[in-house]
Amino acid sequence: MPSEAVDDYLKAIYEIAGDEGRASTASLARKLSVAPASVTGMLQKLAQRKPAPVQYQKHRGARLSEHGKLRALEVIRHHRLIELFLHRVLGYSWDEVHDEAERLEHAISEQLEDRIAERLGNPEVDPHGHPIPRKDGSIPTRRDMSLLEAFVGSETTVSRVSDSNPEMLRYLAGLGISPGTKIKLTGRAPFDGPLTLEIGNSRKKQALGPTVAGEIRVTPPLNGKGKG
Amino acid sequence: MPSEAVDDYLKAIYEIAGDEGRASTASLARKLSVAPASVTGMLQKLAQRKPAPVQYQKHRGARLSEHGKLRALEVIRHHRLIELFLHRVLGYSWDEVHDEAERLEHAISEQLEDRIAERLGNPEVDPHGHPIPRKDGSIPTRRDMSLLEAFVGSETTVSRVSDSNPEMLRYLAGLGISPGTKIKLTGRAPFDGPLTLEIGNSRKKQALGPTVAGEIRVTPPLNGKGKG
DNA sequence: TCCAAAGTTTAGGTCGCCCTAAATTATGAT
DNA sequence: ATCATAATTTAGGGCGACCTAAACTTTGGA
Ligand SMILES: [Mn+2]
Ligand SMILES: [Mn+2]
Ligand SMILES: [Mn+2]
Ligand SMILES: [Mn+2]
Repeated sequence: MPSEAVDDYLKAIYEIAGDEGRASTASLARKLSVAPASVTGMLQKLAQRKPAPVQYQKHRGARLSEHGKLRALEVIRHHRLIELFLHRVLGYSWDEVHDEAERLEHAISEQLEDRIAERLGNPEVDPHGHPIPRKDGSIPTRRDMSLLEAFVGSETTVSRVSDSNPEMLRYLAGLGISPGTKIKLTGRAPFDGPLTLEIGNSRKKQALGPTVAGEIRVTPPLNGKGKG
Repeated sequence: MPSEAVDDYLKAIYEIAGDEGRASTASLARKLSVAPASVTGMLQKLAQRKPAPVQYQKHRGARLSEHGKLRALEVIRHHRLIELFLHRVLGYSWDEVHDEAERLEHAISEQLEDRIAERLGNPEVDPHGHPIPRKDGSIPTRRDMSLLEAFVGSETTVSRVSDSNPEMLRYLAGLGISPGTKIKLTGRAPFDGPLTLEIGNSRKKQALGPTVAGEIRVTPPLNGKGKG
């Protein structure tokens, strides 16, 4: 079984590059708060394991092998199940779940993973709307787009938000924005200006900066269906 | 914050010697599956920390300091809360909870500890009847005795059972014995022979070997109160 | 084509936690 | 008082995961 450090490397590669792309040494060093030389060393070691979780080419970064990809998804599944469990069962707010899950993801057994999933009804998304990988490594997909790219006038539903910044999560919670919330995009100022929104059933206009809007993903209403 | 290894040493000392006695090098080596020389080395290092969690004297083993005692109790509190949580909320059987708790006890935050305790209604005992230390380090006490020492003819209630052997736990579960179960001791064969019991409301006699009986603790009926 | 930036290599080191083997010393029960 | 046992010391080592500094190589864009 991979160590916590190895799991963190695999997860980082997945988060940076997905299951196809390559993660550069520098990007991994940044994400893991580790020196570049340490990353090079670790990637070389991992690439020589049998089975190797990563493919590594000098100066070209690392790519997950099938093995590595499955392991990364396993850890991410743990993480997101735990986040949802903390939220639903233990009353954690969505800005508190990440740090706790970051440690627990390495400590739970397959059995506990299964019981948590069962207890939650085999959920497909975590509290931030991120998809929870299935046991077989497949991922529930949702076609969505950045709120930044939505058409002015469209009525959308929030599908997910970035969970990397607790402060932003609290801000969004304050605005009443979370997965499932309806948002009508009523205006967009030029030159990367703020968006104007109607949130939920409220008619009140709310301005939202582009930095925040870029971290919100939404699904448009069903194909061509008008309001009624 | 102490490492997992240090916490395991403190817990082991507590389990061997309580908060007063000393744990010998050999006993720690056995319990932790580690070489005696490693134990000596670790105890010396711990005794020099500030604040030192253990007092150490050559050839005389280790004793927990106040600091060390509180830390040991903290970890044990985690362990037992987690055991009960797994049992009550996630449907673990009582022979499955220990191994899972053994890892998780090191990974949960104070916040999670609190939420678990809250969710369980601030319980005083774990699934095996072991007392759960309180946050301040005090321990719910229950006057109980080994089933081996109970009087023949007395009607007792199981207060706790040893949780160190999953197979024994499954055996006891099969007999219908768990904390809270009523047991009437109807006979005791000489020369460390088996006890004869009536378990719960059943009138059926059940023989129980002394090894198992020694791992069961019971509370006698309330002072002098007869059956009715 | 050239060069800065990114990445790598090497050499050396740290820290925590563990190991062995062999020599030595202290303890406590007889 | 003796002596087996328990404990300690010393010297050496290993592993995983990190670090720095400095030299080097590769890459890719201007
Ligand atoms: Mn992690
Ligand atoms: Mn999340
Ligand atoms: Mn442990
Ligand atoms: Mn227990």
